Order: sequence, then structure tokens, then C-alpha cells
Amino acid sequence: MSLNTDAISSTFAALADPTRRAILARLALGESSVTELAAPFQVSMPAISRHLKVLENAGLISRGRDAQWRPCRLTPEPMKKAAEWLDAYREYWELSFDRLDDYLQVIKAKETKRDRKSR
Amino acid sequence: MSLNTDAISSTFAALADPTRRAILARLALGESSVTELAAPFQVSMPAISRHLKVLENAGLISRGRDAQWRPCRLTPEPMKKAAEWLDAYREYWELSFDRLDDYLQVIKAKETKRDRKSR
DNA sequence: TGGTTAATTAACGATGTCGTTAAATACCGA
DNA sequence: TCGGTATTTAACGACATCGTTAATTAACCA
Repeated sequence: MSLNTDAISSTFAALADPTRRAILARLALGESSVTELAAPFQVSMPAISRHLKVLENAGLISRGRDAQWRPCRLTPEPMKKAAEWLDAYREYWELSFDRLDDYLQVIKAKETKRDRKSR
Repeated sequence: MSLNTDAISSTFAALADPTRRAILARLALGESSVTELAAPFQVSMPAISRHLKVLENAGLISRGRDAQWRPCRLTPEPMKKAAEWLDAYREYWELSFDRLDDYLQVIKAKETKRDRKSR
């Protein structure tokens, strides 16, 4: 999904995979090598290497060099940006239960005359 | 990217597209028909219809029926869940500037002897 | 019933993703 | 320099995504 080259799109795309999210969760505990990161999963090393490249391209991780190891660590900015994007909707979902009452009555009034099939 | 059938994966995948995010932003202002949602974009109606299906499958929107119109509205749960997932890392990115100092010293000490190439 | 508007589905092509195995690269240590 | 460990790249196949145009469905209105 990296047809979309903007930063936040590649962030969300990178987060849309359970393996990659698990890798991030592991990295939240501290720096880790590729082999260590791969251990919990049943996929091959090249597959993990690709996942790490996706995460790196999204700026979610950065990689150093320690002899033949490539230690990975989290980079905070993209997650921060993603959380900020979602936060713009926070008020909406926090209030939505209250609003839903009003809202449903409006809808109900509307639908009294039509939409007897629903969807 | 809906090979991954878990809820949060499909949420992030749905959010990984600028058109879909713009649609959500529009819907935060209130219910809207497909034609209204399509207006700001240069893509065809079927393309918008597909985007809406992706959003609906992710649970981000729901659709009603009002005569020949299909009014769309936001559904809060998935965004809430996505924000909660990211919140688990909030402490990390909020503290990371402080930590970075300590962290970089550890790294620097390690790298004094190796990694003169970096990447 | 027939015409119009709103929206979805079908069919297709271009391109992206994700996994695999095999080969290449980077670095260490004797 | 050779052998071993860690990791990436290459090449391929299966399948998903995203856009298009043409056809279809749903509902209104005269």
C-alpha cells in the first residue's frame, strides 16, 4: 500500500499488519536484532526483513549496525503523528454515545415514512 | 490488505488511504450521501463506492437508506480501538526525548569500537 | 409504465503486497 | 584467507488493491 507516498498513509499501512505490530510491541521493550525479532514468528527471515523495511520506510523504526547484527529500535515520530490524527476524532467518539440518543431520534423520525427495509 | 481479517488490521488498512481519510473528515461534520462525498475528488463514483465499502467493512462507517440515497455516517468504535492501541506507546514517545539522551550515550559507548560506517 | 437520479456490481488491467527458496553481501574470528 | 553467522536481495507466484468503463439495481416521479 505504498502507492500512497505521504507519511501518514505509509504509517497506517505499516500498522495494518499483525506481524509488524508485534514487532513494534517487542521493540517497545528495547532494541533488538533481526533474528531476535524473527524468533516468535513462523515466517522466513526474508519475510521479516521485508517487514522491517516497511517499518523503516514508514519511519517507525531505525536500524544501526553492531558487527553483523542490525539492531532495530523504535522511532517515535510516526506513531505520535498517527495518534494526533486520531485525536482529532477523539471528541467525536467520546461523545457519540450521548449524541447517539439525539441522533437516533432524528433518524427515527426521518425513517418513519421511508426506509422500512433498512440495509 | 484485508488478507488480515482482524479488526484493527482492517482499521489501519482503511486509514492508509488519503481519499478515505478525507471522507472520514467530511463525515465528522455530519451524515452525507455518496454523491456529496464523491464531489471533492477526481475519481469515479465506483471508486468512491469501493472506498466506502472498505470503510464499512472496517466498521468505520455505517450506511442507511433515504430514498435513493445511502447516507453515510461515522461509527466510532474502530477509531477508538486504534487510538487505544497507539496509546499503549504514548508514554514511549512522550518520554523518548528524555530517554534519548541516556539512550544515545549507551549507543555511543557501544559504537565507539564498531559501526563507523553507520547507514 | 417509462424516464431520471443515486449507487452498486461486473469485468478488466496495472500495480502492490507478501510469502517462499536460492543466492549474495557484510562482518567476525581463527 | 577461510568458514560461520547475520541479514539482505533476487526472482518468482498467489493474491489484493485500486482505478477505469459499462451494465445493473433501487427508488422516485410524472
